[in-house]
Amino acid sequence: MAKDSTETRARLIDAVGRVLAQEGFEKIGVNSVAREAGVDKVLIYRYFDGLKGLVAAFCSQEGFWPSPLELMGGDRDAFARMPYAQQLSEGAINYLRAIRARPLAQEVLAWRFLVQNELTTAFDSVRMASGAEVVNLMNVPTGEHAVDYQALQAIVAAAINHLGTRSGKLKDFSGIGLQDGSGWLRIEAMIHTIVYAVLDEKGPPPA
Amino acid sequence: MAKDSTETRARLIDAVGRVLAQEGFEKIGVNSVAREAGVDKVLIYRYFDGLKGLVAAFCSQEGFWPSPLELMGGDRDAFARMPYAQQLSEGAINYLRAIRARPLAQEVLAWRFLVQNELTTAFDSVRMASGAEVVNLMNVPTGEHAVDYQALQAIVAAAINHLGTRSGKLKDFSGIGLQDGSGWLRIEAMIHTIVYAVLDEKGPPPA
DNA sequence: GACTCATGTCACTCGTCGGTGACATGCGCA
DNA sequence: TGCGCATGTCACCGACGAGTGACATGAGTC
Repeated sequence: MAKDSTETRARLIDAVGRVLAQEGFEKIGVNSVAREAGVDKVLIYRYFDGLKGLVAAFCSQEGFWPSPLELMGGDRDAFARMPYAQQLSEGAINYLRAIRARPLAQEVLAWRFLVQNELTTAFDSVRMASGAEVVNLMNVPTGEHAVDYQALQAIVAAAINHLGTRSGKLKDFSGIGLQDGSGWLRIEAMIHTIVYAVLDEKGPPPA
Repeated sequence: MAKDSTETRARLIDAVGRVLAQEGFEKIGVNSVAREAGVDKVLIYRYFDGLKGLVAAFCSQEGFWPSPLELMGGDRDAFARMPYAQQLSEGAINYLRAIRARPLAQEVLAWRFLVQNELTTAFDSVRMASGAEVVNLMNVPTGEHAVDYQALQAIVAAAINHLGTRSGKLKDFSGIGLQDGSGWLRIEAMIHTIVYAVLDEKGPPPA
């Protein structure tokens, strides 16, 4: 035999994605993944030093998480020049769209929010770094203001985390249908409305 | 023996709460609960028709979920007379406080958001009914308005769900410390700000 | 006393889990 | 040709999960 081991590694990584999509995060284990990959489970230990390493490799795949550039809308310089309200509104909406477009990342993220174990901690660093890079480019107004920017960001981010991570399973939330795009457009419009209303600025019309 | 079976039932229900508090929702099983209760697991099947029934009984305990009255702030008539902005703002804040005050309900709710299985569906009806009762009393403005009330409610509720269900484990969110009360006050104030800013009304000063 | 029945204990099956050691195979190299 | 090593297969272990059937005990009833 002695095939190419890189193919076996790829088969295992792909199998993680299939188990994640079909069975969910909680069903991920050395037995189920190896079975799905058609490969002996001992190779998970040999090539990835256990399930933790395999999941980390899976989540490190190109494009698995939204890139900072994607959250900025594709143009880093343009984002850096935006006023704060526009940065927050568009960044939040881009974040929501990015999560909605990634069902597997939704699943992982949802579990990361709920439990913190050796599996979920494997990819925290990647996620954190990505978010921090965007936040660091935000032109948060300085000086004394009446607006609690951190609190505003926290609420917007929390709402998106909840809606985004559940978007794959959620048909309806608070009377808004989320199966087609129209419901999500209403959510996005309201994010825009909230940000500009709280910051008391006249913004560009919603995209 | 032939003791009183109601005591055994109570021991089992209490054991669910202890396992939930100490080990988390995922560790709840017939073996762990029976061991914690100091009782044979076969009694779970005999008295509650399985784990599902036991968990349903646990979640049906008085005060486990916030009551509609609690979400309304304790005075149903006063709530019914409030303008919509005040209803939404105060109702949302009451909801957040109610969840924060119930670590076990947080745990159950968080799992209900993530997975939908025979365990979590057991108590959906109770939860749904409670929320609907409050929503039905809301004086949503009629006629044509520019404000998408459903979307506003959805975002506020989503943010509270995310922050509330994680409040027990979360030390910090978006730079806001959530261990003492001051961070939560900022969150509550921002909920108030958002609601009144979007609805473009002058509200009472934040409590 | 004899019977019924609820209560509770015990032992067991069967499946899955994470993890490990032994072994077969085949490639590259001396 | 023979050696080392990476690759891959197989069988097994102990632990724990849900669920079930058999049996002991004791209280109330006729």
